[in-house]
Amino acid sequence: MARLRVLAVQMLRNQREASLQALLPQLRSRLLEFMQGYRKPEASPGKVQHTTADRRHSRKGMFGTEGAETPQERVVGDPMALAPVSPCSDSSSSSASDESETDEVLAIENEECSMLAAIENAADVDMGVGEDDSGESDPDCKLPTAATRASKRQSGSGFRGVSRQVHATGSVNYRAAVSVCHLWLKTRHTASVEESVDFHIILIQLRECVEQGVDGGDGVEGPLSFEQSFRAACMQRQEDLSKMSLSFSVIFSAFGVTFNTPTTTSLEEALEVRARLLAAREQGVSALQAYLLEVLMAGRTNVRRRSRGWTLAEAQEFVGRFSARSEAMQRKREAMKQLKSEALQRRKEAMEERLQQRRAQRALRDARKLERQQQRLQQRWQRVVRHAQRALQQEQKLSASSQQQAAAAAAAAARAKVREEAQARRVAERGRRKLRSWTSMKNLTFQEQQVAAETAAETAAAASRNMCT
DNA sequence: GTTACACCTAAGCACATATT
DNA sequence: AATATGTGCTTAGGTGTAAC
Repeated sequence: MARLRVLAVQMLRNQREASLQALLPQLRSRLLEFMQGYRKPEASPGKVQHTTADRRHSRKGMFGTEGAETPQERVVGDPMALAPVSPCSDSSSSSASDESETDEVLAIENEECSMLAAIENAADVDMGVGEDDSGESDPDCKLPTAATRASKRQSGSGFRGVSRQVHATGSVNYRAAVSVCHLWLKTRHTASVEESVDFHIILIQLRECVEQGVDGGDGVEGPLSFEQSFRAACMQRQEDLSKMSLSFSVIFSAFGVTFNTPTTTSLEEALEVRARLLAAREQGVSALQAYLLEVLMAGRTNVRRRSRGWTLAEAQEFVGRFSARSEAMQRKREAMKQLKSEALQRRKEAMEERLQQRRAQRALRDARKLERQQQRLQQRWQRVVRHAQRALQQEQKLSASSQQQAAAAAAAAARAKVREEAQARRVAERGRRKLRSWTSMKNLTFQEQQVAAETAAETAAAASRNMCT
C-alpha cells in the first residue's frame, strides 16, 4: 500500500506539469497492478465457509492481539487504497527507502490526498468516457458525468458502485451493485475491495452489453428485447457471473411509491417480474396492485437466505399504498389546481382592488381639483364682486361728485352768465355811451360811424365770448 | 421516475460454555 | 458425551434517501 502511495505521489510530483489526460491512465494502471498483486490467494466463489481455523485466525486479526496481518486483513484495514495510514502500519514490510518515502508521503499526504482522490475520480471519468487503450480499461469504476462528479454522495469504498460496510466490530465488507433498467444486480459481499471492484467492472460490462443489444449496437443482430439482450449478455459472461453469486431485485417506482421486489437468485424470475411489473404499471394502479400482491405472496424458492415473508394483510396493506398514494397525488394535483385558481382569483381581485383604488384616488384627485377650481372661481368671483363694488362705489362717488360739480358748474355758469350778462350789459352800456358820444360827434362820416358801430358790436361780442369761457 | 448508494436487520453459521 | 443455549461474526435481504 505504501508502495502504491509512493508511486502515486512520485508520479504526481514528476508529472504535475504533464497533462491530466496523460497521467491518469498510468496512475490507474499502477493502481490496478497493485490490486492484482494483492488479490486474495483463495478464491472461493459462492457461499463462504467459516472453518474453525478461519474463524480463529479472523478473530486474532480482529482484535489484533497476536500474529502477523494477513493480506486480506491489510486490505480490510486499509480499504481506501489512497487513504492515510499510520506510519508504523507498513513498516514491517517496507524497505528503508520505502520508509523514508513513506514519511515523505505522510508529510505531504494531507496536501496530496484530496488531489489523489480528485485524480481517482477523474481517472474514473476518463475511463468511463474516453477509452483506455491499456487493456485494463475500467469502464465501470467511473463518475461519468459532471453532475455525478459534483454529487455530494460518495461511495464509502472510494469506488463508484462498490459500497462498503463497516461493522461494530470494525470488520469491513464490500459489495458491488449495479442497476440495469429497474433490475438491481448485487454481488456477494467480499472482504476485498479489489474483488468487489472487479465484480463491478464485470457488471458494468454486462450492462453495456445489454444496452447495446437493446439498441442494436455493434456486433448485435438488430435490436433485441431487454430480456433477450440480458440473457445473451449473461451467457457471454457466465463464468464471471458465477463467481459473484448474483442476486436480483426489481427496483421500481410507480404512482409515487418506490419499492423493490424481494431478492431472487434466479435471473429468469427477476426478468419476468420486471417485465410484468412494467406492463402492470402501464395498465394502471389496480393491475399493478394485483400483480404485486401476487409477487409478494408467492413462495420464494430462489433465494440463498429467506427473508421475512409477507402476510396477506401486510401485502394488501403495502399494495394499498399505491392507490392511497395515487389518490393522494390526485388530491394533491387537485389541491394544486385549486390553489392555482385561488391564487389567480386573488390576483384578479387584487388587481381589481388596485384598479378601484386607483380609480378612487383619481376621483379624489379630480374632486380636489374641481374643488380647487371652484375655490379659485369663487375667489375670482369675490374679487370681481369686490372690484365691481369698488367700481360701483367709485361710480357712485364719481356720480355724486359730478353732480356736485355739475351743480357747482351750473352755479358757476349761472354766476358766469350773470357776470356775462352784467358784462354784456356793461359793454352794451359802454357801447351805447360811445354811441351817444359819437352822436355827439356829428362830424363823423357815415362810414366811420359804421366802423365804430361794428367795432363796438365786436367788442361787445368778444366781451360776451370771454364771459362764456 | 431512476440510479446509486448508505445503512439497518436478521438469517445462518461456528464456536464456547453450561447443563444434563 | 450429548445437548441446549449464548455469543460473535458474516453477509443476504431490505429500506431510505440524495441527487439527478
